[in-house]
Amino acid sequence: MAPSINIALVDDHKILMDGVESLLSLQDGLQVQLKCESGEQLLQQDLSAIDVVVMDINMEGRDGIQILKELTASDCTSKTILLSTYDDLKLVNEAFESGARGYMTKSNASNYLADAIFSVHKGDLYHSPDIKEKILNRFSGVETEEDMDAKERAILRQLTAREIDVLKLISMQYTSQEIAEKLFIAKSTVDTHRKNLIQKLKVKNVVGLGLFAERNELI
Amino acid sequence: MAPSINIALVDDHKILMDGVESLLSLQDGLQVQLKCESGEQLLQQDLSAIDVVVMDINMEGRDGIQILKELTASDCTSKTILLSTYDDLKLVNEAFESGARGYMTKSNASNYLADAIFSVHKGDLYHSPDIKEKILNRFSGVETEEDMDAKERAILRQLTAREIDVLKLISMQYTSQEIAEKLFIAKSTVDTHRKNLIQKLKVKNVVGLGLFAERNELI
DNA sequence: GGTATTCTCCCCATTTATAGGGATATCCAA
DNA sequence: TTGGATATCCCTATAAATGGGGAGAATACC
Repeated sequence: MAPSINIALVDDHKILMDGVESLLSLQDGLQVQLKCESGEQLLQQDLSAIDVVVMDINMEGRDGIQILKELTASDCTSKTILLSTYDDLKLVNEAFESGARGYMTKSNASNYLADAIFSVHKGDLYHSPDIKEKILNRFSGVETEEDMDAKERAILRQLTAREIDVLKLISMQYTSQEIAEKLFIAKSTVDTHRKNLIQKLKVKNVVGLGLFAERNELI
Repeated sequence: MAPSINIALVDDHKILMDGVESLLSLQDGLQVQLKCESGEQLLQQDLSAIDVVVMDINMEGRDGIQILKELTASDCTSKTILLSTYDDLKLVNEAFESGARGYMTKSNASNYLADAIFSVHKGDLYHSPDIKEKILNRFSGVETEEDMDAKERAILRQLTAREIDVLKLISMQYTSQEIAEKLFIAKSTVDTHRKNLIQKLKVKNVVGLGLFAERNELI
């Protein structure tokens, strides 16, 4: 009989960690050896006997990805599966670039975590089913949110300093007249900037300008 | 020997629900009778045999507080404990006003959920330890960002369904005329809703409405 | 039955925003 | 020095939004 796979769990929500432990205990060949309520705690442990680390991404303090990077930088040989609430491909990408061997959404974890652990222990990379589906869909012509963000950042760089001034103030819910007074220019100038902004950012109206500013952290 | 306390679990993250079930099964006198992956599902069930409902607040679709309100409005006699990631006192307050008998943070749930269930079943109100501590410290702090967000969420719940419809469409950069056509109502009605939204959300104009919708993930 | 809420629609008046067009001055780089 | 980009300002005209007010119908609650 093959020896058990030794597992470490890392999550700042103890309830979830205990739940995962209960689930894994039902599975032959899996053995939870270590539970940590923070990434810092994990880094202080001797992981030489740990085969697979299952870690939540979203944690207080340093998050799972930061911890994983440090783990990867060290000589640790454990394989890491990251758990996340989000099926965000950008996050998935970042996870694997940071050295993850598996990425699992919480909504899939209950049914597939054991599979994932066996997979990464064999040396495979593992994506949970909903992530796999999302990756497949990305090539079916639908523009994803992440691409949008990149596009938005590109457009943002094309704006002039003055346009960004006006954009910020519009997004702070000021009228053209008020913005004119704040910037010591004519209302007509503000109108022109707004007009050009709407064109450049390909939005329909000031609401779109506000959303753009919010998403790009201008306000 | 006293009969078991019958429990219903409600959470859209199955993994967490399974974890809670595993934990509770270790405890004598507790019996998980029902598991629902949404509040809507819970409302469709016959709860006459259920003593205690343990429900996550943060769920897709209608959240735990909305569901609880409907439950309270019905003739259901089950006691409800709300589970939340946040130790937000405003949220706690809202939970109890909505008819909750217990409020439990996820970070405390692992150690105290069974206690909480026994407490509320006896007829007591239950606050998890970290909440109790925060209530004691409530006079020592400034307003945090989380409180702000909670404020917005509270306002959001005060909006009517129709107002949210209009808010979404405004935030998607449609004009009143376009919204009227989409909703098969008069432009003047849309104007009225917009007017009320600006007042309720305490913003200056449509830009503010868009920002609110974006921050609260309505779009 | 009375009260309150919500949704619906309308009136009015005023302010703002949108969408074209064009114009001038500056500054920088090809 | 010529052209391009930027910032400034103006004109006309229409569409949309804002801020008051009121009011009827349906619904639910007490």
